[in-house]
Amino acid sequence: MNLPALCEAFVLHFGEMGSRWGINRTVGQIYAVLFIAERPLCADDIVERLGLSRSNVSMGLKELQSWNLLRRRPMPGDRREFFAAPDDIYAIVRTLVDERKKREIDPTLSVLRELLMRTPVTPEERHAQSRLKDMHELIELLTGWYAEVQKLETERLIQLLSLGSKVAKVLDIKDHLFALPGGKAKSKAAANSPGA
Amino acid sequence: MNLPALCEAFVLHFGEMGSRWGINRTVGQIYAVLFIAERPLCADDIVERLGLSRSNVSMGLKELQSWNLLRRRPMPGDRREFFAAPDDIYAIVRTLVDERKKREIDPTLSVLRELLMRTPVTPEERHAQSRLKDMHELIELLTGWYAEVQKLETERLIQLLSLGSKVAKVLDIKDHLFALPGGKAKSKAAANSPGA
DNA sequence: CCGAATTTTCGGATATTTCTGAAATCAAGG
DNA sequence: CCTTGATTTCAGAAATATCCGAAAATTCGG
Repeated sequence: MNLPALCEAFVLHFGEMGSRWGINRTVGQIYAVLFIAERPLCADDIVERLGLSRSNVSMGLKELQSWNLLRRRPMPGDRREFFAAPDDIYAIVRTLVDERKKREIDPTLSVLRELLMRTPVTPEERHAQSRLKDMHELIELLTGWYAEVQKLETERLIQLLSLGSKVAKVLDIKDHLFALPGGKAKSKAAANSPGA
Repeated sequence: MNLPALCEAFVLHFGEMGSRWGINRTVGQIYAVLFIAERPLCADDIVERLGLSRSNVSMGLKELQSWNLLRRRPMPGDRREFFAAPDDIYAIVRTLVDERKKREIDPTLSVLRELLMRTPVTPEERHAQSRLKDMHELIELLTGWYAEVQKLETERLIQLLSLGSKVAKVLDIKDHLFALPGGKAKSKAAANSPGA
């Protein structure tokens, strides 16, 4: 691996991590190299740095492109294709989450919905369906939240994340400020939470 | 596969999904079966339902236990070990996230920290370090947020998730209510160094 | 302690994934 | 069009991961 020690260590770790996610080691390494590179790289640059076969790099780049994780950066006077990782790391994470959602969560949701439509025959199936319903509701809740949060600009998002659970406190304040008449009936949901 | 059609469809899909995460297909299927089962199951029950070898199931269960995803449910008068997935699906997700964090994020953080301590020699290394710093900060932000949110009870969490980005609106209100003098200067500083 | 029931370990068979080099395809300049 | 350089495809080799059955270890009731 033809890289300074610092870079090599990062690339190796990142490849290893990648292999624990659906991404394979090589693709992870390729992305790591692009992520820390000072300038856009072409396939040959990557071959040189990682010592992989040319075709393997080509496959890896194709895979990364299919995840929308690369920016094409044509270099004037050079016919080869150059790529770079987006500068904005938040953009990278957003893309990553979007793609995983599209590939894994969405198909799961549609399977769950389909299974929930079926009429259970045995008690066993009835019980299975009720579990599936729980799962479906949870996923809907999470994806709904994510869709909302995805809309925020990065600045706002950081602000929100920094707050952490303190947001819950803000909610308390809001609850008090806008306490509604008939609050008792309304606060049925809150009945279980001692925080009320 | 010795299961009602509904269950089989779910188990197959779940196994497939599992294989896209670090979990292997079989382990995914085993968990799916346990997740929708009406009662705790022993290894033989699983062998019967999935048609796997006894030893493979044993491995799978061991793996799932190492993820803290199973509850042991001893059956009086039966020497075999019975397992069930937790009833509370929120608990399952929390455990899953915790474990992935422990296995993937935490080691990454410590690698990043180590690399950021080193003194860069070349400009190339200097640039790599600045990228690594960005990544480190982002991960810290996310894990910090998660640690906070993890503390909330499920009720509260649901409430918060349901709000989605509307929370940002609540923040606006808060900002207006407690508008600080010199707010402009302050918000600039906050953007660069959240820890200040 | 012994022995039956159960679980785990482990070597190697099987299946899957990854990787390569050669050949095919593509694209731009002459 | 043809040449040259770049990229992609593809079939099989190499490397990994998964899975099984047999044997070893463990556990618990006598």
